[in-house]
Amino acid sequence: MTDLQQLRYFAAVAQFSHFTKAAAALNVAQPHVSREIHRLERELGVMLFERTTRQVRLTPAGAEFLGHTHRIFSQLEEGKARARAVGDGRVGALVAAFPGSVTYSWLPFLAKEFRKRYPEVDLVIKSEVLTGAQVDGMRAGTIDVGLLRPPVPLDVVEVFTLDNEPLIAALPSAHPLAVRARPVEVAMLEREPFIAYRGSGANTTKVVLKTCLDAGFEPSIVQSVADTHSLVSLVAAGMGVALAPRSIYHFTVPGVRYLPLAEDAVLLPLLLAWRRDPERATTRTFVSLVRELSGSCEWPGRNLDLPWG
Amino acid sequence: MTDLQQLRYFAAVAQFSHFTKAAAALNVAQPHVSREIHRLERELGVMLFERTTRQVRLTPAGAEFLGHTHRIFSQLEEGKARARAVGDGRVGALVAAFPGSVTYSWLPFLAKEFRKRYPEVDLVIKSEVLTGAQVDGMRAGTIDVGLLRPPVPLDVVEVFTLDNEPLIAALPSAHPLAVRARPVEVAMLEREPFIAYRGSGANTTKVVLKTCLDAGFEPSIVQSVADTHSLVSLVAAGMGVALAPRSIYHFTVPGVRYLPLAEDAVLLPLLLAWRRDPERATTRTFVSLVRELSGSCEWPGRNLDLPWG
DNA sequence: CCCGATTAATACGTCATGAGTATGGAAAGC
DNA sequence: GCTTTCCATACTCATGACGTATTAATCGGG
Repeated sequence: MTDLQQLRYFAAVAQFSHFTKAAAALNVAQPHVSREIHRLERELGVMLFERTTRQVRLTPAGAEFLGHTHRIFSQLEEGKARARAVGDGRVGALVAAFPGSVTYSWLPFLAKEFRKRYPEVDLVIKSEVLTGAQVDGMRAGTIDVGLLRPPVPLDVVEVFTLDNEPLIAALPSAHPLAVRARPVEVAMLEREPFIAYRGSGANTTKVVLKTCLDAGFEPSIVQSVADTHSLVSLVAAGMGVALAPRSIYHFTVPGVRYLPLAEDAVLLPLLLAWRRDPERATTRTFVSLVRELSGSCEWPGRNLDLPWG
Repeated sequence: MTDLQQLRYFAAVAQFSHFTKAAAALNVAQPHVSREIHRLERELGVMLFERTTRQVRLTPAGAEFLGHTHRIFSQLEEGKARARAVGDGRVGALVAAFPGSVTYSWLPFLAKEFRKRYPEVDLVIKSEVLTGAQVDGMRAGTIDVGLLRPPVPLDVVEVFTLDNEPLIAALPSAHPLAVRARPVEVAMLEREPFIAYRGSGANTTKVVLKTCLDAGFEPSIVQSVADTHSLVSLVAAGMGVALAPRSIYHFTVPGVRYLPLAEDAVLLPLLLAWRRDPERATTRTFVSLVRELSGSCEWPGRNLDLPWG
């Protein structure tokens, strides 16, 4: 059975046209090279070299075979290199999910940085995915990594905290509180109709409810939505008000005004989560890039202060 | 060091997604397969399979590497096949030389038959090559096989007799002997100006001279030529007459008439000759095809009788 | 023309490693 | 909880990869 060693010997003898020199280059004794070349020739049923004691030359069949030999080695080298690259996540595919609230902040920031550093990873972005759908996706293996709001089942995913965001109020521009342009006390929203997220694992809504209850009322939710674009546009349409994480400040839509809350409200964590079990190499790559970037000055968590401070 | 055996094991395990089945298919014990895969993984520094006791699955890195593995094997198989093909002369290159006289008979016949049978051999034809130049070419290695007129040095080439041709006379159409349209007695050409080949190893000319001397005169050669086209066109121009092997009958040129000789003249052998020492595989192919064709009814040596019998 | 130099091939011995058997251990199914 | 399945580990052995010594063949130089 042919093995690569024989091909290495063959390539070396072909290169030097000299058994002794080839043997030296291969760090083996000359007779061994002779024997292996003979073995290869017997296997092929063809002479690969014309040899006299004075000179060695490839036969036409040998020349033909040499080309294939080189291609074999380059395939092997390339295969090793690419397998290693895939193995440590420089090359491959990654499915990342994001909640709607970060569509104009964390999503473009992370996508851009990741692409810059790992251009050979095929990054697939799923946007407007609530925590529940993300956990399901990770369990099913269709999502590798995602940004989401706690709580999450820690047996399925592992997490890293990116930020802790206060809630802000989104009001129709014409609303008296918006015109006032001062921080909003939650209690002032008691009579307002609310727009809120709904869906399995819409964890933001739970925090909104808690905030209102802390302020002494239960909000009346006039409309539920599954994505942030809808939430904001309904507010713009004057249908109601909303409380949402600070990130949505970047949804600049005419007819909507964002205001901070007057009280130190509950902080809503934004987590990076990734699938535990069949952990993809690109996942590790992504996570460690995020860890590294968390020291950067571009980090969205530090640059999202509302303009009035 | 990676060897092909490991890659075979890897491909088999990947194919079956099962170590035990792969081992059975490879006719080796299962633990050996485990060890070799481990060895390969250590060499690459990457896990190739995700394995539990219940299922084995390629990792992304393994999938990447598998593609390269398959390409390696197909390169190897193709290389073996092509080396064998080159080795026994089904594929390759062949330089064949022909004397001018056979340009319209043996040359197209052999070229066509050879191409039909061995389309993958790149046949290079050199035409109008006199014996001397052929022998030089074979000595230098620039010609592999050729048709020529004896004598040849048998230490350099090996030969096979294709045909023994009588000489015929080529006369200007207006010449009295041509008008007569009867076989020509050589002695009748005594006063004629002759056109003849010249050059190292223009062996035909030696036979022409001998024929004339046998008829009792030494021909006066008014013009020497190096190729048959010139010979015939000079005769057509009325510059003289020529004696040449029967094959030239196929040079149909206006103004030239061919006539057989009345006497049983010296027969001029046409030999297939081929280089002895660094014998190319395609040479053997060509020679054995010619040997085989020599039994065929298309064989030019049998179908070149002049029309008057 | 013979001698020494060069280089591939052959003969033979040794040890590393390729491959077998026996066993362990983890996960899944009844 | 027991059995089954299947990959990993431990240990052993024989094959063959490789080394050393030598031969055979060819070429150049005196």
